[in-house]
Amino acid sequence: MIDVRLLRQDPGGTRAALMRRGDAAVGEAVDAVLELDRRWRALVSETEGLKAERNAATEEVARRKRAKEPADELLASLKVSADRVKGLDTETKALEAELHETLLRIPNIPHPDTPTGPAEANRVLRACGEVPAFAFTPKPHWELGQTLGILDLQRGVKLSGSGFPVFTGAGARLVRALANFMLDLHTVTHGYVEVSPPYLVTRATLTGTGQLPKFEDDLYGLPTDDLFLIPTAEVPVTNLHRDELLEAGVLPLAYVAYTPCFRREAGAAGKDTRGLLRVHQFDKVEVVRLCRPDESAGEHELITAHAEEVLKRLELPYRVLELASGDTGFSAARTYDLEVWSAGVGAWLECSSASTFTDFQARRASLRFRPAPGAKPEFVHTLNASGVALPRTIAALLENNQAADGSVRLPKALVPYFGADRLLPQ
RNA sequence: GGCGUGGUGGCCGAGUGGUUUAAGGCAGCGGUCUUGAAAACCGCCAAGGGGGAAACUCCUUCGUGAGUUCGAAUCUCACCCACGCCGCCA
Repeated sequence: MIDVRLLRQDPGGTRAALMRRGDAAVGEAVDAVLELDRRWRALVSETEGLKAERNAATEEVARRKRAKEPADELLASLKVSADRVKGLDTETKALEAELHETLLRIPNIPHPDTPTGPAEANRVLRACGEVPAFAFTPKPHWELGQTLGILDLQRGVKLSGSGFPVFTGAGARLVRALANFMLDLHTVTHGYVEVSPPYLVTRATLTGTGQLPKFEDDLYGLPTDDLFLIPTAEVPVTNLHRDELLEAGVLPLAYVAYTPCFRREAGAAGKDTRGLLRVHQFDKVEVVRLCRPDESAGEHELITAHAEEVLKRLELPYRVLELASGDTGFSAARTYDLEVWSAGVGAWLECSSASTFTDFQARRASLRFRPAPGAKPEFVHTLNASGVALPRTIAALLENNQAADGSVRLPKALVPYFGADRLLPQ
């Protein structure tokens, strides 16, 4: 949630910054907020003046009662003003609710350094690793997965529909090996605290990180209990300290969680969704950091480096993109995407997104800290990065490391976790 | 699912209609004392919001929402959550 006061102080500049996202509806929402805020403040002033009068008169009644003096004529006039206060209060609350609801649908302000424009304006910051060359035509992972006997897409369809892959045998073991490898890297080497959170969360939790109220259609929901399956561990983990006031000394907080993620991904199937490219359920290791506002720029580089380290150790060629204003997610101010090269599909696949949310999520979730003993509480800054998502990483591992005989070499870092250095056709 | 108990500031905890402008304690901050520290003692110390250049001032908040009342932490109703016991269960 953006700060209403910022909108008040600099409506033109804030509006212009938000318009860089290229969404005309945002401008309308901003205008609506400005108008609602103006009306709300006028109403609050009026109501509060009346309340101050009422409270003073109420105190006078109490004084007279104690002194056993008559207060009947005062009580009669109070009855009238009490009704007016009640009416104004109802009006104020309705306006406040509308203002809040509108504000919740306004995205974060893009960082000034993000390129302006749609996804085409994304900027490649750097590339790392060698794109492999093949003496034969490399196969896509859905073919390799089948010949290796580790990926069963058809039976997944039988169980749950398309987009629910089944990993079997060495495939299931590979999933487990990758998860353990990443968790060990982030906990032991990078110093994150491991969290195993709930996979079902409330509306309040999803509102805290920004998925609700605007993106309910992207989520799997359980209407009976009004709970939702998490689309990412970011949601439960960022909300761990919701409605808390943290001591400055505990920051930065660093958490890592391995969870399944559930996304409806409404839209037609096609070549972008084949195999493991876009699925409704997938596993992901996620790193989350909460820090002081003055640390967040450095923390963003750090969390990105932590995600990159996973790909380096897996010996996967990747590149880092800075997302343009129009491609940056609703809650994020600035995002770096990590894209891994996948030789079989011949494309860069997004396998991590490292974002800083400034105080946008902290404001929604009331994540605060006290900068110094006795000082006013401030909002923390939140950040997260996938470290990393499994399916596309598996696709890249299979496709980049395939041999002509259909076998697949595994990177050294994974061998102790997997227990072998090759996957062999069945 | 049934019955019961409870939800109060950063934390603990008192408080059954009007000096509660929420007692007291812990933590924190400042001071006295001390070579320094500790202890002891004294003082300060909730959050959110409106108005104001500022000093300041006003409003709201005791799980959430509605109600009774001139006035609600306190009374009424609904809901949520936690804990305990019973039932069911990996």
